[in-house]
Amino acid sequence: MSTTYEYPRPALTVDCVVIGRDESTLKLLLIRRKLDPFKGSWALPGGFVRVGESTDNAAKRELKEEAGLANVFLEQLYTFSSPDRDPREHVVSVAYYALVNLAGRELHASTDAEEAAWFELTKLPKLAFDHKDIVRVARERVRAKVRYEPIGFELLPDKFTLTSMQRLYETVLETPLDKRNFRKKLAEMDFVVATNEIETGVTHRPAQLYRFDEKKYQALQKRGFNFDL
Amino acid sequence: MSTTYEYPRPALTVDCVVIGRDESTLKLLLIRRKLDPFKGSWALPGGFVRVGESTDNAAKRELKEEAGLANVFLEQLYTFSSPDRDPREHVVSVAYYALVNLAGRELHASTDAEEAAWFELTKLPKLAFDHKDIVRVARERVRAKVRYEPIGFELLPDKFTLTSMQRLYETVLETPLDKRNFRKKLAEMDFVVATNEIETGVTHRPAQLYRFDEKKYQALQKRGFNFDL
DNA sequence: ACAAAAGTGTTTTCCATACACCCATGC
DNA sequence: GCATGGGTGTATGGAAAACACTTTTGT
Repeated sequence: MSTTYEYPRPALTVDCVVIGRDESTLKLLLIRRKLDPFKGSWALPGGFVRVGESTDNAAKRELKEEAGLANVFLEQLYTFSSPDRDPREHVVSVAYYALVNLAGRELHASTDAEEAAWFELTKLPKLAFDHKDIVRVARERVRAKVRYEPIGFELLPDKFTLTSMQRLYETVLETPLDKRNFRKKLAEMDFVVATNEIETGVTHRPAQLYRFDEKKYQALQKRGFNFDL
Repeated sequence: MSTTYEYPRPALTVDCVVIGRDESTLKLLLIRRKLDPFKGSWALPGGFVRVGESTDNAAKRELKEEAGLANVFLEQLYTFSSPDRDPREHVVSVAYYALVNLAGRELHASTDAEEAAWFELTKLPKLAFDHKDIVRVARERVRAKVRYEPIGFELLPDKFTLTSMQRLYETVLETPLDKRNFRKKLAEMDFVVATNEIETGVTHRPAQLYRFDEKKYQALQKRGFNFDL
């Protein structure tokens, strides 16, 4: 099987920057390459875009195939197109970033038995291709976006304590936040609602658990409300 | 001449949303298509990405070829990849947006003699492909970005009056602004500097001309300053 | 009783907003 | 002298920031 075109075309791939939160550290999902180029190196999950498939769907498919991940927050990041980013030939890659809550989530065995692992975002190994650049852009994007869109909740479990949320924001923004001011702002956001449950398994006073009410948020959103933290 | 690949590939194009300012209206550069599909329709300037060429360079090349534009602000917008966005086959397009100051700039004849014209952004004709969507995304991007990055200056001449700048912001943001507050903020921005020239050819008191000092801006930028209007 | 984190209000500072009149120029 | 836009300052309100102690629970 092969296909012929009148003019040569760059190859088209997707690459996914999958960011997970575990306790108060952020992690990145990497796949060890089993083929050249960069055989044995760690790389972002991704692969070729098929004809007839949107890049969004290609990214979803690759996440499912390579990491067993589905139904995660996934958004287009940027398209990387330098002709020498792949030593074989000109490969244009549409990069995506995904946010997942790691707590309690097992890293599924990849269907094609590739080796996958989570690395601390601050301690990454050398990466294949220009994946280091892609990760940098993703981190910048998340850092900027977490302040004006409620994407932080994607990294938290359904029910979370306000302190864990604060830790997350401190990690992403790389700055300490004031507890009372942080909670004051959240208290004004009617879509962050207290459940009637409390934290368990801690050796001190257990905290109230909260959840993000997506529907209430959407409703406010339509009335012109803007998330801001 | 033709090229054969083991697997089929989507075609890859770039499309450019070129926004220009003329007086206090925003305009969009469109090209009339002389080939099917959508022969005779208005469409964004753009074309196929060549192997060995980054999409940035492809966008620059198309702007030069189709509209005689060079050295304009150009930034990647988003990648559109729906398999049915082009009726012929699966064509993935990396969209860019450009900002240009129209005053005094002649629309150069396109090298391949295509028909090009500027349309008011608020009165666009029917567009080919999904170009209407691309334009919408570009407008949203510009509207958001103009507030926290100094891209507004790209639409202004080198020397401009504060009133013309205010009109521009009012047009982009689609909201009236207070003259004194607007000027107060600009006065605090040391990179917006008064020249020793004044407006000419007006029938009333001529306004002071200002310019954007890119170098001063870059310097402040590095010291953690953030543009905000 | 003590260790550990949860939870809670007030004061101060600063920035955003609202607002109206005199000035310089061309005709 | 009049029409036209150019240019200027102050007062108010509200949000952001700074800040420390009491409460609850487990051991």
